[in-house]
Amino acid sequence: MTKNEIADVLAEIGTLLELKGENPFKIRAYQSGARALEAIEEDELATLICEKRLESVKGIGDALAQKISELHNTGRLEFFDKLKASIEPGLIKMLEVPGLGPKKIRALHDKLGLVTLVDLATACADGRVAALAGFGEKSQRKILEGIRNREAYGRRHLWWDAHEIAAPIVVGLRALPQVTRAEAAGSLRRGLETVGDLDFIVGATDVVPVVEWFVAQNGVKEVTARGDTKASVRFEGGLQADLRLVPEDQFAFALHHFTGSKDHNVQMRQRALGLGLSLSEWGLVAAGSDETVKETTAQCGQASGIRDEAALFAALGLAFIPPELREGLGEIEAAEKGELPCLIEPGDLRGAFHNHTTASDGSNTLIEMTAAAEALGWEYLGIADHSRSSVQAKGLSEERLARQVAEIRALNASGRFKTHVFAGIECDILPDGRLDYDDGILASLDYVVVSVHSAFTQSSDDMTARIIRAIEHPCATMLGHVTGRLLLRREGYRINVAKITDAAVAKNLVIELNASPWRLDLDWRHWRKAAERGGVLCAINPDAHETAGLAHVQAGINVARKGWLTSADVLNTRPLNEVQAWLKARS
DNA sequence: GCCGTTTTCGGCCCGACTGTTTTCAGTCG
Repeated sequence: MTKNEIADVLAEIGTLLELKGENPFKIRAYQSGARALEAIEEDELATLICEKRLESVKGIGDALAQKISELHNTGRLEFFDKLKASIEPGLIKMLEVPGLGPKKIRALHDKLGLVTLVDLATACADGRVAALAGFGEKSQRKILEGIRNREAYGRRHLWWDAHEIAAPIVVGLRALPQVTRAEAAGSLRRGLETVGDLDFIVGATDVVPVVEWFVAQNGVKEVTARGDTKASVRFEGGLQADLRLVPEDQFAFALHHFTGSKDHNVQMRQRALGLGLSLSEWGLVAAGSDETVKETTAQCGQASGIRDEAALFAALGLAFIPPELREGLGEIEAAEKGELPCLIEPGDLRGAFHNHTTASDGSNTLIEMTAAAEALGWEYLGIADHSRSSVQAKGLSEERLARQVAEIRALNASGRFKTHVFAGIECDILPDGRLDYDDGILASLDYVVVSVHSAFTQSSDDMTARIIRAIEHPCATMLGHVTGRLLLRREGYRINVAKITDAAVAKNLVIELNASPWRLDLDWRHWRKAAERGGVLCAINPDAHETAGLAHVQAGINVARKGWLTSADVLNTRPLNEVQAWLKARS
């Protein structure tokens, strides 16, 4: 069983134990064990199991190590099978209904004998749920609505889509006269590839006009809560957004708290406790204080002079931790030791390599794409249209490719644009690992991006060998969208990422960070490992199929930052002359 | 079930909100 499959089993065990009413700390142990597993490499897992060192991973103890080993070696776990058999699968689905947690679900099951969502909907319609102790008319109505809207509500959203809704709201909030500060928090601020809902933290002198403005936003379908400190709305498409209004002196604490992640917050609070302090979204107070929390912390916020997150981290003896790193994966330890990386910034990019034009499946011409790159201030733009085997994407024949190369050379010579254009190709890696053109053709290009676009279902060993064969081709310059995943739509093909990155490093080959909002591939969880191995070189490429797509590099920057990458790790932060020299030296 | 500068047991982050209740349990983030 693969690492991610094992992590899924652990997480599911956590859910099942929740429904059983188990000790919440045991449940958390399974959940954090699953996350700890996700953060290690496939190969590393095999080694750890083989050498019986799994327990050295933080969050994995004796019991989890044993279960993980059993799953890894046999693909089965008796404990899990028995647990699963003891719980109606419909009860797990009920957890997706807002307002229903394990306790209420158990009550519904034990007292009304409900086992499926259909049963539950019927019982709501009959009025049986409202008659139950602890439930009422309102709960019943909410449950019924929740079941109906479950699909839209439960869905996550691409970071880019959420960003496009959130960005104008932040701008609008800041423009209100009553607002002193406004930020988007949550997974959006952490730059996570998908976002569950939006959180806006606002410092304001007067809350009513701010709430009024917020609930009147374009696209708001429903106002689900509206109070003095909080308002919630739901947009068309299901995305929920919370507005939280806080006094100015609590802003930093609220922003930090609602930025998360949960794991990061838990660790921060533990750290505070270790220093005799108690941290919450309201402030930082002496631990064990019995006084009214809100008053005390409000005073403390003022007295401590903690006005921003940097001061909050400093109060706990830490360097400022950028939001993207706040995943509870060692950032606090690194901040304590002053070992946080100097992360890449959006302004560091000077161009990108993997973009399409109307020659293959893009919707803008070479001229239009170049003009757009120039408008962004890019020093260079790489064109890498599809190769001949990608028939569905109008892949270029040898003749058409030769014509495009000539066109690009002529454009550069004309001096029409300040932006230099590189002539590349996104060359298919054929099912056996060969490339899609003869060497002579490939050698005539400035660079070659090699990507998999076919035969996705090969075994992990075959796919890994196929990609490594392509990487080792002397003309290959970079590896495109490494796993081929499409977020919320399709899993990536099965590969051994560690083997592939090692092969790339050995060949001085660039690994693409495909910044298309649907891909964000390679995933951030792998980049940190890859960077730690040393020598890996990244290129953040938008894989733009239209001029507007060039802006997607922003999403790629998020992932690079989440992967602890610095600008030195990324080829397209280098100026044109250095990139030209690098490409020349490689050819 | 995990963990350890209170270390092998006894903790484990913390508070708001909602709906149901007359003082609180459950859910959520």
